Amino acid sequence: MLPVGEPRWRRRKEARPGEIVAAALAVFAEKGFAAARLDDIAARAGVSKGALYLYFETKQDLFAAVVRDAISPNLAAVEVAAGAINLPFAVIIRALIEQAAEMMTVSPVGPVAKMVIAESRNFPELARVWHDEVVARMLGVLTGLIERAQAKGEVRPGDARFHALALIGPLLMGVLWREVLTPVGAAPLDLRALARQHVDTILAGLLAEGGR
Amino acid sequence: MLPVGEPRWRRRKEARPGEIVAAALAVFAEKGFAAARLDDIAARAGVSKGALYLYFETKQDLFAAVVRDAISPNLAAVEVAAGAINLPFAVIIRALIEQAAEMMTVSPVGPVAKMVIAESRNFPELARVWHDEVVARMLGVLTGLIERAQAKGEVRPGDARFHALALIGPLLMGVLWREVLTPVGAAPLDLRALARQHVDTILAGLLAEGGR
Amino acid sequence: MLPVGEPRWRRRKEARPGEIVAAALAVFAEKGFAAARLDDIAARAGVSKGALYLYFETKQDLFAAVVRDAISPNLAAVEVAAGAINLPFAVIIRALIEQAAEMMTVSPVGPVAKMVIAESRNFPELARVWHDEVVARMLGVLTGLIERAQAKGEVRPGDARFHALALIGPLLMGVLWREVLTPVGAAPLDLRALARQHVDTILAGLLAEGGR
Amino acid sequence: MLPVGEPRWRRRKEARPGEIVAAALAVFAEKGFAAARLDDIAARAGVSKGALYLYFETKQDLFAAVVRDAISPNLAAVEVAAGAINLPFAVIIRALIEQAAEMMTVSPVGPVAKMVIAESRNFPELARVWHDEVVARMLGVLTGLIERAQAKGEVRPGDARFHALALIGPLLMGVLWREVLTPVGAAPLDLRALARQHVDTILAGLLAEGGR
DNA sequence: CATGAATGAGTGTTCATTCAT
DNA sequence: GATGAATGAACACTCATTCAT
Repeated sequence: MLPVGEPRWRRRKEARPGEIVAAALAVFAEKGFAAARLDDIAARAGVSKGALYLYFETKQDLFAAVVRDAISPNLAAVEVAAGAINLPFAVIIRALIEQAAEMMTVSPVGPVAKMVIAESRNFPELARVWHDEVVARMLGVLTGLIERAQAKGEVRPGDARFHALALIGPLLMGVLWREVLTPVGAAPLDLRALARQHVDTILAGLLAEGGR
Repeated sequence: MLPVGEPRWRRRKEARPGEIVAAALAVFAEKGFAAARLDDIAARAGVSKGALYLYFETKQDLFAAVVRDAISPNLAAVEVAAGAINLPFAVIIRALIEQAAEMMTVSPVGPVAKMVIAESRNFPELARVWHDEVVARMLGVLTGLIERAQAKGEVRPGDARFHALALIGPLLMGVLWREVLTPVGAAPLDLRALARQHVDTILAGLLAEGGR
Repeated sequence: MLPVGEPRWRRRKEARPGEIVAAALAVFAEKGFAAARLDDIAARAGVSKGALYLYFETKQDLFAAVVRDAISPNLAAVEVAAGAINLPFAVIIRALIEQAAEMMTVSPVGPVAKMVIAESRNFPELARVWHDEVVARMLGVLTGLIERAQAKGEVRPGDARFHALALIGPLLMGVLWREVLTPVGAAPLDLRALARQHVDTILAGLLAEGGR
Repeated sequence: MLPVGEPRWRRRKEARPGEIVAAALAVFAEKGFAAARLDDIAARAGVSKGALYLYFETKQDLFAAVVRDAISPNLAAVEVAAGAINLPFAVIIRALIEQAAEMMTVSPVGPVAKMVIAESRNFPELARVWHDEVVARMLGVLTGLIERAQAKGEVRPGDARFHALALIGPLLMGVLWREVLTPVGAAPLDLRALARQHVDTILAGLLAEGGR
């Protein structure tokens, strides 16, 4: 069955977890948690089913690892933007939203978000992680910026959290559009273009008279 | 079993499918499709497991019925708004968004949306139904209004679909917030207040100079 | 595959648990707990594997039911003997030991004892049940008889519990001999004859000079 | 790793099998054969799982080695007693029984017996070994002594094997009591005291009138 | 119509055994 | 010799679906 001389398996302790998580991301994203079969994940990762259990205790643990791995690399971008305090509000926001659109385009944030949404009731812990480590942080940065800008009279008054959701919401909608609707025939969506246009509009609305 | 004097017609028989769908909605919404057990749905509907098969061929059929039932009553509201062509753009939009917020608050749109998102890969048919009967129609109405307003110079130029997504996105985000994050400890969200503030802001941004 | 006209299964809610427990006893006795396969038990009971779970939550529960079922019918015999207080000690003991030998010959006490011994560490609860409901009761009856006889000067002094174990021990040994050694070629053992000879000898030793 | 000045010869190499068998005894005794995990045995022996296979072909082989190792050291004691032919029967028996009680207290006969009982059906070979090398020999010695004593009129007539089982049975019962019942809360048992009292009683019963 | 006992294919998890290093 | 990563067959348990009653 195997090519002659090919080892039945390679000893790759360091690389394995990453490969498995990548395979799991693909299968979970496609099937959802419950419908994903460990057989499929193992096959896609090129290992036996038993090998999964060398690195992850249960299917849930593997799922959690997938979510965590998709989260962490994306935190930096958000945090960085928080530092640039002395730039004008509009400049920071524009950079941040476009960066977010970029990230949502190139990283598997969409599939993971879909999974978190889908499994939030069955695995509240995941939703909690997602909230604490992604949503709350991102929203914290945004509301901080907005409140500071409001204090300076740059931004119209109003609940800062609502403003933040108004900034982000269309991006989320775009991501879900791509995940859910495009595969069933809906027109594709240029997330970056959506972000650019949205930020123009919303800034036009947000910026107080004096802020323009 | 029924109290004497009960209406002659068998209320139960006609009501059964509706009761089952309602029970199924509750269980699907809570567990997701795969993790929902027909035992639980039957128990919640107060019927035997076998009875489910008198009305629905498979679990998927039942799921489809749930989605359809949750969709149809909400279509009217959208259609109505489409007719009011001669009112100013801002007035129509304000009414439409607030109506949508209301609907999202009182009807199970949230749970159903969550399910559609979750199962879109496994049951593309559902996503298609959702797209064709909900999203496309709603978006069609909105883009129509926007394009007409752009033609009149009321609304700033730009891709009408993007504008529509910018209008709706924050509402979707609010709904998902309530479905996913509030249950795990995130601050609750007043969807109507979010809608009101968002519509103010976005209209301020959308309306062209001359349109104000 | 099935004979024409034969129903695929019969509805036998009342009979099933007993049939399953009987099948389980046979398989557990033969293989031990861990090596027993539910497939085999189901096949022997003439039901599907799934049907087992209609009556027993887990393999352990089924095992516990087997032990309990083997225990309860045997309690009566012990209790009865306790009542015959006014007969001479030797008469009671003779009757009791021979009765015990009879019971050990015709009921599955041997296999069950073997199982309890084997699985005592993994399922202490079973050993506890066995102790409380079988051993302690039996020993309580015996020590009570012995102590009363000692008080009357019928039986030589000494720890009553040790005397009781000396009475029972050879029977247990005989049972285990039949379970463990006879199947691998050891000479078969007439448990009743062993009991008769043992009770003669031990009574000769136990009875005090005045008691003979 | 080893302290300087350690003997030149590799102590480990020769000791390994013994260490593994000792670890295996502990784990098998605690869990039973099927539930014992080679991982645990390896860990307890301080070697890798793979190393087990350098010394034993299969789990069964290891199990057999455990049984054999527990058996052999105990054979001597029995054989010795067989030689002391010219002492009175009572003296020999008293010594032999008390020696057996001692052995059962300090050596792992109890756990091993439990295992043999438990696995006799699945590994008849073990039961055979146990029978041939332990039970048959011990019983042979005892029945020889008894028959000789009967011939001399020292011991009452009757099946010598039954007499032997009556001598040993209570000790076996004591051992199993300690293995099975004491761990689940039954009163502890002084095996030596049980042996002393039992031998007094049974000898009183066994010894013919003239033998006293 | 309605029931619920019964089915059996499907899947997560375990663990004795192997073998490249 | 020794390691421990990897395997894969085996098994307990689940649950959508069926059908005699």
